[in-house]
Amino acid sequence: MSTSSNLLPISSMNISSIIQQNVIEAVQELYGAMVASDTVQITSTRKDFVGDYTVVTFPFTKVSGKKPEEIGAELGEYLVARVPHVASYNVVKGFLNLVIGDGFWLDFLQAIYENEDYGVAEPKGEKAMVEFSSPNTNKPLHLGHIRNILLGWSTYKILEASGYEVIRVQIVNDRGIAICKSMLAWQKYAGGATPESAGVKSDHFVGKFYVLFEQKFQEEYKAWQLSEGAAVYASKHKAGQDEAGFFKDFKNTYFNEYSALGKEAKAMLLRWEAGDGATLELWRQMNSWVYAGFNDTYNSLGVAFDKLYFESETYLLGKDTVDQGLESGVFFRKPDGSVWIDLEDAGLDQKVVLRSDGTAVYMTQDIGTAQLRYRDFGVKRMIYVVADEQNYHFQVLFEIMKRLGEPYAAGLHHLSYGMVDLPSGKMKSREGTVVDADDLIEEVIGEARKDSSERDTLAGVPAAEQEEIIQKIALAALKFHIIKVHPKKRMTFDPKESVDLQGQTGPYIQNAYVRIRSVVRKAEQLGSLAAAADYAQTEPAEKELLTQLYAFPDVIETAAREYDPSHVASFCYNLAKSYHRFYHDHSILGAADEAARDFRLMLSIATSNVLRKGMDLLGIDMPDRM
RNA sequence: GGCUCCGUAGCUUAAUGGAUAGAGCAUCUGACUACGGAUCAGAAGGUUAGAGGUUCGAGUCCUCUCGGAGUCACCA
Repeated sequence: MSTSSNLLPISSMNISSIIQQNVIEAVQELYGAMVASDTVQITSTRKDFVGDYTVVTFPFTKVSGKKPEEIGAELGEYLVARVPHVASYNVVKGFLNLVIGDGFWLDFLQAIYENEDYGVAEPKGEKAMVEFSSPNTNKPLHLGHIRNILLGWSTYKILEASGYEVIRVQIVNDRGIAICKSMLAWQKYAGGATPESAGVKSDHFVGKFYVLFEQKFQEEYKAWQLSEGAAVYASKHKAGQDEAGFFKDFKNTYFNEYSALGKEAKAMLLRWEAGDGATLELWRQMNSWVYAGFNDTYNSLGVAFDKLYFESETYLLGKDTVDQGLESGVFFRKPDGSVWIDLEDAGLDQKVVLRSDGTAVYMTQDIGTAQLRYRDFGVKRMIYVVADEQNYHFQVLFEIMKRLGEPYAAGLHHLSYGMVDLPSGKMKSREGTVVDADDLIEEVIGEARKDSSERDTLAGVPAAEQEEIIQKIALAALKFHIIKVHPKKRMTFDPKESVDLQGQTGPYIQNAYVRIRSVVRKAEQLGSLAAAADYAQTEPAEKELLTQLYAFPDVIETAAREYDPSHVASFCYNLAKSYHRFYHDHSILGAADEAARDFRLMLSIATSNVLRKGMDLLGIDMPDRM
């Protein structure tokens, strides 16, 4: 537990901003020039050089008329004389390396080592919303959803840690032709079967009927191609187009205009829209199966939502806004009655927002949903976690919101992420290469269980607790493997690598934490850590840990600003790596004297807290043993 | 074709415009009488797709070329 009384106000003593401020003053005093704060670059010193922080002096050559080395020496003198924490300096070319005194680091460590919330910023008093997962209700979740969910969840955690009040939402696509296909297939072919009677997880059960519909439809389409279809091909194909190519392109038209199954599915959608009782009942039944299945998957991933929006309730929203926008001239009407917006001066195209028959499109609904969310929660910041295939859609949406003058328009952000490929190539549902979320989770747990049984580290632990630990390890492996990659990058997901437990992995980081827990358990009978205050000679490995711990709040800030959890992932890995090296090279409980032992215990505890907090931001739990 | 994004070691990847491009996997070689070896140390592996440009300084910014992906629906 943290005791707030002995905490220093970490944010107000940020050393690099103190240095920055003093450099600005120094440049003014020494060279009589004002420099903007962003021209003063403070970085942490690279490993091969002596020092903790480095000031780049190249930018001051013009205002001073001096060589970078000279400037470095003059600034160094100034800083050592004026800033209490700066103990010494050295200059290498245009780089001024500053050494921060041990006293500063000891105070810092003293202030944070018991604070389990170190790194978390003060509340900003602002609300943000993160939309993620957002599945369709006709199929179970797959690997792509997992990337989405992990990004959404960690973005929520990171924004929360940076001071926002965050509302987690998903928009559930529970209506439309797709769910009608599943419903129809169930009605025709299931013979009254239920997930219970079939012994199948309920969302997979519904998915099976969606696939079955597609199969039956394909059979019907094939048969048609051999009969009436031939004449249609003869009259409608373009020059140079062969039959296979023609029928591939013609599939949608066939579904809409020729198919008996298509006709039935569309009739069902009409009955749904008309509010037909039996249809609605079937629809509710199918969807409730799917939700039960999704909830199981969300639970095993450890995620939850504050609010669900259903398209069945939002798909008519936005039409009023279009009417108002027509009057104010944001939109215009074409002769056929459809309503458009012209975004060509913003480098985009013209875009339809209302069909000629007056019905809404996807865009209309998204306009209305954003407004609804603002009314519901007053959020000025909305983050949409959606794959990059929808980049254009969100560019258009945000531009429209801006032109409508919505007060939160500047706070809309599309967290766009790349698709997940397999080593064998793209995931394709038609070819059965989609990696199912539940299968994948089960597989990584199986691998972790196998691996764990080969070690005897959990010998004395009760079976139920063992299982819990194994799940933590497995999920850490899977989650870290996905979240460490920059969101924007299209990623190749190798299932073999995702269950790795060594190297740059979640379990590697967990292991650093577990080692610390083990040492602390052994040290608990040793009493207080008061002697640490006498420790004067920090080792390089210790210094490295301290500077990394010191950077934690900045890492959270950067990850929040850039909507990029992978920063936190790299940070955790680097911290764990430094700790493993420190642990290997220096004895903690067997240190030369009491001061060194207490200091190292303190350092270890601080590291374990930051590792746990950092991994928590990624949605990864830490076990106490493994 | 227009627009957008991506291209870093065999593979997976990192790097607010700053120093000798940093890791992991795989390969090879070492380290347990040890606070947990899911660890550590070392070797080898790079013309950052290519060519120009801006800059004191470019993987990063600009232009062009090549390669890959996405999108350009009165679908969602």
